[in-house]
Amino acid sequence: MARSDRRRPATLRTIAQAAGVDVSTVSRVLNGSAEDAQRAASRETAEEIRRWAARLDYRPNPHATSLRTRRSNLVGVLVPRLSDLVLATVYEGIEDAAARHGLTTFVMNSHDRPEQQRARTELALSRHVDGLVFGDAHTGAAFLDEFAERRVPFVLVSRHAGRHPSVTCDDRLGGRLVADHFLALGHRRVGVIAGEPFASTGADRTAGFVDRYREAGFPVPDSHVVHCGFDAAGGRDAAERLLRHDPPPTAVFAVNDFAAIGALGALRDHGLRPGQDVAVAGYNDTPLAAELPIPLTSVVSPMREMGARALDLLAELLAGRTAPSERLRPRLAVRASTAPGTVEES
Amino acid sequence: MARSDRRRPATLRTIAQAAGVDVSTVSRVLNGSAEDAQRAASRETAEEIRRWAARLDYRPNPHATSLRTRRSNLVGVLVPRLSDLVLATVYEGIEDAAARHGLTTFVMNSHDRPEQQRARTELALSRHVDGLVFGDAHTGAAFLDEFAERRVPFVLVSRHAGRHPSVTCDDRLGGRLVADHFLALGHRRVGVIAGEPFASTGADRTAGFVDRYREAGFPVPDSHVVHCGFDAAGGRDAAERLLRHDPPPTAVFAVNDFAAIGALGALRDHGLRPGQDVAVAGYNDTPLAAELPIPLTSVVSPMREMGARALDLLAELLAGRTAPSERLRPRLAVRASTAPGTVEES
DNA sequence: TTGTAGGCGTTATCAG
DNA sequence: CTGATAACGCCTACAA
Repeated sequence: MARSDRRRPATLRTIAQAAGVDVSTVSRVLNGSAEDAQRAASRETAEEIRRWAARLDYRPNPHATSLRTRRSNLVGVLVPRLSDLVLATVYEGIEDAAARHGLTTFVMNSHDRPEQQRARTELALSRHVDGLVFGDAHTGAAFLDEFAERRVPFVLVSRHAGRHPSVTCDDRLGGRLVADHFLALGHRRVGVIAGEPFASTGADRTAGFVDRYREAGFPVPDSHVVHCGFDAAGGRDAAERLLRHDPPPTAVFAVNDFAAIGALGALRDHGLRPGQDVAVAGYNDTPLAAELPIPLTSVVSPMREMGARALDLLAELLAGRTAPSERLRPRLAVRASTAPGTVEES
Repeated sequence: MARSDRRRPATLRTIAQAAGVDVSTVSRVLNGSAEDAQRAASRETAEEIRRWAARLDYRPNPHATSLRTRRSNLVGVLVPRLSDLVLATVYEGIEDAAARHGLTTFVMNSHDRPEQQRARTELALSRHVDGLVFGDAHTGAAFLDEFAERRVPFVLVSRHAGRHPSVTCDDRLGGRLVADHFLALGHRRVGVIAGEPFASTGADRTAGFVDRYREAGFPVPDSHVVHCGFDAAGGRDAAERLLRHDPPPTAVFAVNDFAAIGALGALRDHGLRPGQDVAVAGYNDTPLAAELPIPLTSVVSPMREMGARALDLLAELLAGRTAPSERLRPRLAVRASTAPGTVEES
């Protein structure tokens, strides 16, 4: 209570006065990029200044710095929706890495809608971000190509598009891993719950899976590849459609764990036992997957790492350097939903 | 390609020169708080200025504005972890509302760890935020009380603590709703998967449930209230512990949908059929709940709205006004996990 | 209705 | 090694 009411924060000037030196000296000491610190001021004045800074709880005013240096250290991040666990996890990685680079990030949801992508990007630009991370790239859309012309550094994460720099999971490989597994189990009639057609994630996972089956001599008919939203409701609908086929598939690959969970529900409604009657595999190995009543076989993708690497990549671009796109390696976690009796893992 | 390379953004001065007027005139027109716009400049000059602003793609430099006005329009948001769907959804609400208020928000994860709460809060302060939203309040912890002395406006969301302004769900009521439902179904021997003890959400939901059972004449013994993490793994462990009782409970209330899903798994491992042998209810009505193989009865809490209202409340505080805390009303969605054969809803 | 001047806090340049 | 000085872009008395 007695505390003084929210007084003005300390500035360089405050400290300069307190320490009896010039502002620029204080600035040099406090900027202290290690080397400068040495020859910025005499040992003792430097110490004196640092002491005052600490005592006065000095924090450099980032707005002043940004104004002066024309660098905001701000990064805008666009995701379809943060309530999608996958992107939320990716963002955690982004946030971590950003902190390491001294950058601040803010996220926005685009709901995978082009006009919102544009609007949110403009919003970010109006905040004068130094760069952007797009987690919601649509393949074949003009937006990113147009945006690239503005010369604002950006990277894609999770999904790739065109030749824009990106950090993704090797989704084709992920799809192949599932196909290998299904083939080994003897499944010949399979279906794919393929996600949104505009997302490279779903498309690549599907392509990898379908390719492998074609190579094995069991091409997957188009009718057995069903698009849907990346959530449980979408997965349920898609599974319903797959089950209308006669005979129905004996194994289903959902390109997303939540869609897989929806599919599990649909199967059950049809009196089919997942794992026994129909194998089901998902993608991303959500923490939930292993804990489901019937543990879900899923492709493990390094979501956090993907986010972190994406931000590292952006940091390179911001530093004026260049760096190549990355594709991170997935692996398969086998569980009871495809191999009953399995205790875990591969 | 031919495009000019990332040229300097337009400033007030740029526009002033183009339009042949003074900077301050431009400023007045473009600030345009409706009233000012009227008497700021003659109709035509005003139009002329706006045209130039548009043509030059002018965006006010927020750093300059912040520096000048001592207002950053930045809000820091602290959550336990963004990969928790509940908080991610709450944050979506926050973000929406923030955009409406012209505020920018950035989230950070505290992992519910006190030292991280402190560190992240300091980080936010060093960004010179105007205010904060805490989604990770711990009841009984000293941190918030101490922080309040710094006179930086803040609100709590999802969890409450002390008398700090907050927007929460009426979690006691939520717990009661479940108890009412269980009692109506004839359950006398019940268990609670209670979440983390330091979170008011878990504590209140548990308290409401336990109170109602005590009133009904069937007090819930302490041994039947098990604490755990708010996720599937935590729920599974807790359920395992509940099932060691002999006889085991006939109904289990998990204060969180993910914990409930973990419990579902544990039940199944014990050869029990959720919904038939043991009733299970969750909390928050995650989109997943309705789509599970056995649809989950759950308390519907207005997560997005909670976030939005929290930010509205903060905006009031930032404007120097005061406003009361809010408790939003939950309702129960009854599904097959407690009432087999149920098609949906209440 | 329009213009002038000064400063928000920091950094960079130039002299001493 | 240190100090003065200007400028980043915007806002706002105050003056004309």
